[in-house]
Amino acid sequence: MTSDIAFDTAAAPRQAQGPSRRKGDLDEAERESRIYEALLVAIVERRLPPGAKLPEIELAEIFGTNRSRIRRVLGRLAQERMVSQVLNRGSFVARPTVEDAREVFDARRLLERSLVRAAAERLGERALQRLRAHVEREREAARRGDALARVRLSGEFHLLLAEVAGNRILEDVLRELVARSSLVVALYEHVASADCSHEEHGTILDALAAGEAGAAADAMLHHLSEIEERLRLDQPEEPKIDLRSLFAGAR
Amino acid sequence: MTSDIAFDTAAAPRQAQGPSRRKGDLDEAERESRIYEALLVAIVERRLPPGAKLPEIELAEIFGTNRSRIRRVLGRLAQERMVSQVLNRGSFVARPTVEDAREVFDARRLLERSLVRAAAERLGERALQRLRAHVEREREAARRGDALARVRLSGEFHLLLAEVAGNRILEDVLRELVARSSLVVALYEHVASADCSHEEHGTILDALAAGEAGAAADAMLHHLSEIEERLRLDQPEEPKIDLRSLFAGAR
DNA sequence: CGTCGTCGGATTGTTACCAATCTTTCGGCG
DNA sequence: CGCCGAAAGATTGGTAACAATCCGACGACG
Repeated sequence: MTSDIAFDTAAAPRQAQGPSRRKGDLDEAERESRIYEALLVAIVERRLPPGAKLPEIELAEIFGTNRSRIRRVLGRLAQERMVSQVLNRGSFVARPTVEDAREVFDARRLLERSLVRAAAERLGERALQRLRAHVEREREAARRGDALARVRLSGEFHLLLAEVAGNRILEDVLRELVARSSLVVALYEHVASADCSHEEHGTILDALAAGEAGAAADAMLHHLSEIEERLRLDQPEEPKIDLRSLFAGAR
Repeated sequence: MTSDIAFDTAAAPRQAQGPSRRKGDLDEAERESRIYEALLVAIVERRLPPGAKLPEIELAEIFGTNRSRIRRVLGRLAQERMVSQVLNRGSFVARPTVEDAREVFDARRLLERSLVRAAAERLGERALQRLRAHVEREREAARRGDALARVRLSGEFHLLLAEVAGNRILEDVLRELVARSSLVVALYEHVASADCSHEEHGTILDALAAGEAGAAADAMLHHLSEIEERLRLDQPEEPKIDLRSLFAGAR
């Protein structure tokens, strides 16, 4: 047996194969993405709260598929830190620690400050209109008290900015961070804070429209810090006595 | 059958279970990580060049395991864009497009500029010494002409800076970007460029040590752009004639 | 009455097998 | 001689059964 791995570079596909699919026959990979998104949306919208168990068989039945596919989807979500997997126990909606929460917001501040500046440079009339329309939809959702839509639109505003910035890699990174933010907010939000700051997006947009990139970046930083400060990240989050290290060397 | 998913939050584990393992019995998850890292290192070090096929059975034999585990590892690498998977054809070491390459470096510039500034704020004596020692090891590798060590150490310098910056999330993001950079360099490097810029890390470090965060950030930007400019990203990369769209409507 | 130990049920993780798809080789034909 | 077509081989993708592990309940004992 040859113990070497094939090096026939020429035989490798140059790129992910093109769209050679017929009209209505959504292929298997597509179906898997649907399941992935359905789960992700359910988590982000808190219909699946942090800590909820995600049994493979039950999910397979719900989505009309088999366990192995569910398993792949859960693995993907686990890699994105949306679910945590425990050996021989299964998958659960993730419960970010306080430290995780801080790092998520730190990361977002660092990332989005620069993304806003990048978006400011590339901002065209088309993009500006999309942003305006989006903020208007946010206002409308707020007016009619649709909390679910507000949360979803609020996240999408940030993603829209990242899209304008024009780097898909960072857009994907931010997508993960926004999703994780939902978990953090779900875990640590003050009950009495549900509806503030719904005009900060408008402030950011105004600064962008005025061509003031620095002001827009500052507004973004302020906005993210506002969200974070509305959380209760100072609680001990559980005594968490480590008996093992406490009795280390005593055996 | 209850179509609802269990909501027993209380039953969920608070965190990934602690290290409750005995001395020498590295568990299954650990073995899987080993395989993952072995593959990743082989790709980064170009022993597995872009486009190389990664047959599941062969890898399973090599690592003394079964196909399903290899399959999981390949899936993880695919999610990180280190390998590309084609339905019914298998997994290949990824071949980033020219556009991918540009976005990788754009993302790194945006990210690392801020990371350097963050590192400057948190820079202690301990971290400074680690950085100095690291750059010294880079110089040594350069002196003895050890190209492999230089490439590895060069990547690790950036990761070390990210570690100093103190955000594990962004550290992980950068780890992926650095790994993808290796693929990009492997694909688009000028043959006659193999050894330049090995003192730019020193420049960055000096600026940091002098407390000049802005200069350090600028040096980082310059450094990354140097690497990118040494690539051939202006080639057509393949005519890529799309016959399908070319003859659309002609059937 | 509380605690520890044991057993049963349920869920996850693994393995082996089969089906589907793609590549390659071989043969025929122009 | 080269090109097209078909069958064989190889590899991947999916399914189902089995093994291992964990949780909860029950009962015994202190």
